[in-house]
Amino acid sequence: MPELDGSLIAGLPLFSGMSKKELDFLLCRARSARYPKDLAIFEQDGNADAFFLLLDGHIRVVRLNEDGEQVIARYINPGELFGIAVAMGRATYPASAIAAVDCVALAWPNEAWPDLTARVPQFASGAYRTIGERLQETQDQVMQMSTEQVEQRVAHTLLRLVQQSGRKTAEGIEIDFPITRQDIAEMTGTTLHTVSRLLSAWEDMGLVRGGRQRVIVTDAHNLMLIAEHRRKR
Amino acid sequence: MPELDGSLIAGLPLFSGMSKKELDFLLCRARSARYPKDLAIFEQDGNADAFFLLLDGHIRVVRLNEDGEQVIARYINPGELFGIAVAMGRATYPASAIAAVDCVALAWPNEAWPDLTARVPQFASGAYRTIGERLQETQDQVMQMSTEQVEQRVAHTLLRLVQQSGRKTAEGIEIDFPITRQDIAEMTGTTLHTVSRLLSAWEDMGLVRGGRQRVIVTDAHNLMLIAEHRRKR
DNA sequence: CGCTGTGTTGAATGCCGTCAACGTCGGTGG
DNA sequence: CCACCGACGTTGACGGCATTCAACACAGCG
Repeated sequence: MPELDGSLIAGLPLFSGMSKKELDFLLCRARSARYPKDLAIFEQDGNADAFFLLLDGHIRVVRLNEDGEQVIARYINPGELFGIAVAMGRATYPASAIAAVDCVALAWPNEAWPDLTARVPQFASGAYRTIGERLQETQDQVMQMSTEQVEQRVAHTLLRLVQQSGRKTAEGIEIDFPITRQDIAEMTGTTLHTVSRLLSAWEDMGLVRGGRQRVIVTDAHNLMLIAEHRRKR
Repeated sequence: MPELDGSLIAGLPLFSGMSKKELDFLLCRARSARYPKDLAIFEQDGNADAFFLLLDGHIRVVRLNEDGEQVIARYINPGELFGIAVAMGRATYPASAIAAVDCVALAWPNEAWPDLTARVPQFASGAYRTIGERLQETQDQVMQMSTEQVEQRVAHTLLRLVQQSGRKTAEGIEIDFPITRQDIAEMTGTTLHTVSRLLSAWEDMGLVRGGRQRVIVTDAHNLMLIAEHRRKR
């Protein structure tokens, strides 16, 4: 009998179709941990010695260049794997993972990877599929940065955030974690000034509502028009 | 005895440390094919039914968006895998692969993947490592597009191309396949006009030499200064 | 109550995309 | 052989979008 209960993860897509036995096998090799807001769960270029499954919270994946400039590669949502360097045969993490809010995650030591994948091959294929999706998303991002204006990129990014991490409120869909203008700028390759201007304009148009480290999309439909339409107005 | 000889691939990093038996097992499941210049070996969103190893030539991996704009995700060099959608659990190819010159490649049907990875696990890990490297490279590209000016991006791209696909000549290192200004623009997220202007300027400075669909880097050191230095001159 | 992190807004600069015109190369067919 | 044509490349002029610089406002916190 593992310390962690199978119901923790049984509902997640990654684990669909697994037997109780397999779930227990996975869980009894994992440890659960709580990570307070702003903690670096692991650091870029640090020795990769574990991989993780986010149970609750939101995690910011950040890449830093040699000049100290940083970009946000993605946000991790509950139910997603992260830090799976071992699946790519990497010895170090390619980015840092920062808790955007208080988080709970399962952690497996890398040494468990061969056993886990041998005993539960669906777990391995889930991990590889995750990596494939991230590669695709990252390539989509390159294409967006090549072909779209800043305005469209920011709009697309907001729509993706509310779609992946949105929470319904009375006024619209709110991004479920604190996010600054600077953060959005680092996701879209622009400056916080430009993001602030765009959000202010959209607020005047009634598409979004802002607040300190808060963004609520109140009119996703019209925001999508801005995101798609090449020339607006 | 397979039709294809083990010496074809024995020297490649992907296959280092494999026994003759394992190499033969891999080879006897593959078919070798020749792809003439400009042929699409597979198409974006097409049904992924095979994966490939490039033996000779150069392949352009191209992503197209709904507006018909395209970006070049990467070039594949001899010895590299491509089209390995099956390793990411994908049913379709995320991009098109175009022969930049006449090419020779091995092709395995996707159905062979389970057998191959079961019998030669090092082959699977090589594929997963390849995917990991491409994810990292793509994320590096996002960071470059976020933090660097066009001039630096083009310089970095040229340096990477000559490093990965360069051929020594009397005048410098030449990119070993035909590449247009438009191609370079599609790799860097700019226009052929800007690329042309930059190459002309660099030619005046003695850093590169150009020709129709040809680029020779004659002074990699000073080109690197342009690539690295934030503000040049 | 000051300090730090966050957000807003105006003004000016400049990079680079867009538009336009022309030049050049190489292959093809008469 | 040579004229033609399309693909590729070059260069100038112009303008707009977004960054940069600057100043200020506001919130939360010790």
